Amino acid sequence: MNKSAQLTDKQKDVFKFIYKRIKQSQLPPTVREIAAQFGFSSTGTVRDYLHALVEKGYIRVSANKSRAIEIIKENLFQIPILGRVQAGLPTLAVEEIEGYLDLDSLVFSDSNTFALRVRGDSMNGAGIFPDDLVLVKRQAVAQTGEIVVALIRDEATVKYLRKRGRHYFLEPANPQYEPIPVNEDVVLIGKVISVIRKLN
Amino acid sequence: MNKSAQLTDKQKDVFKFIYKRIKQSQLPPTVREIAAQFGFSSTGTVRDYLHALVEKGYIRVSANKSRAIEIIKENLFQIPILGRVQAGLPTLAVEEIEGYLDLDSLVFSDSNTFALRVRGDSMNGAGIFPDDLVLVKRQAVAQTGEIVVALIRDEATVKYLRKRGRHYFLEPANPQYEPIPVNEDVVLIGKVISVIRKLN
DNA sequence: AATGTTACCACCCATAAGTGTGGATGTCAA
DNA sequence: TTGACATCCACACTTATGGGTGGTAACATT
Repeated sequence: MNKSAQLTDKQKDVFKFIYKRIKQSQLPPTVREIAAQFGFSSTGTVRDYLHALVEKGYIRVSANKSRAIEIIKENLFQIPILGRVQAGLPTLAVEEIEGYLDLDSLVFSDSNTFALRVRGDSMNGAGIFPDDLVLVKRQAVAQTGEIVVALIRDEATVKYLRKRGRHYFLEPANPQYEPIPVNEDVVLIGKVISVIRKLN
Repeated sequence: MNKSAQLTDKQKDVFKFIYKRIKQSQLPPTVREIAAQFGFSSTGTVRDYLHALVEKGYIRVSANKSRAIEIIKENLFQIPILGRVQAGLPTLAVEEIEGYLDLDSLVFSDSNTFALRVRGDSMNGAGIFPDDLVLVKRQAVAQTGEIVVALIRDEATVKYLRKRGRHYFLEPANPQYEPIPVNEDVVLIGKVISVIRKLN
């Protein structure tokens, strides 16, 4: 297991294909499917590639099992988070990489997560704008201070959950709107775990 | 495809097993693995189950392909975007699904995309807060009105690119800060294509 | 000059795995 | 009581699939 082993461009292509297949279709490719993808006429070629990927610690394969390819290194397709950007682009200064944006945790979260398109500007103050997407984790309870999604008579709203005295309120982050008391008309759906805005 | 078809208890067990295997190990089981799991001595039994699950719309199988069992309904790479949320949770009303949040382009984006941790509150007005992550597509030119990342003497800032008269400015979205004229000290790095905020 | 790595090939083989045939038994509703 | 359906079986067949052997060629490193 060569730790510092880097992949060649072609090996990276093969790995990318396998990675994508596993993540997207949940069905790892067979050696022949890989061969077809890249135009290899021999399965032996693919075996060589798989062997290289195993050696370099990117995948694991089980002997004599069809499609038994596991991804070991996940980092490759994560997006580096830069804490600071320096001159000397376009190469990233590795030292500046603060971590990796793990989109897997967003994309491959369980089925209790969904995205909701935001309507209205009642949460402007929290940086949640109309047409933003909020990722919602479905749960029946939430803590005060969290941003939650609640149903008010079949209407979904995104608000802060706050407590005043003994009563709970759904509070907007825009002073133009009024807090809404939590009563039997209000059904908590879940809490907002992420905000995503796509521009352009 | 019988839509209202409900699963029997045993069929549910088989489905659960397949579901778990796909979710957990990323490797769908073979018919013989399913047989082994439930103690069936014939692969034909498994075929009957798979057939039932297909008929009832729970899975999809490809002919003559090993392990080619797909779970229907859930696209793991996409998160459903709900335009409206209705009562009757926890099942999602399919009719309300507005589309799918496609993070594929992010996960497999080329190396010219990176994430930048935002510092300071100069873009509060645009819903970009401190500690937010902005996804940046590296490019040397941008259009006015776009949110860009620029280097000002080795310091990275996120600002609007605006034009006033014949001059370009980097404009904050917070009136407490002053616009910065674009001159030779300013290097455009790229434009912001997405804003991501993780809560909790 | 020797060695190692990468990047391919053809060909073959054993077995893993999906599918087909033809049953058997039991349940439940028409 | 007929028929549809669910739940099993044995056994055979076909195809899919991983792996082996033994090459060739280019290229960089030692």
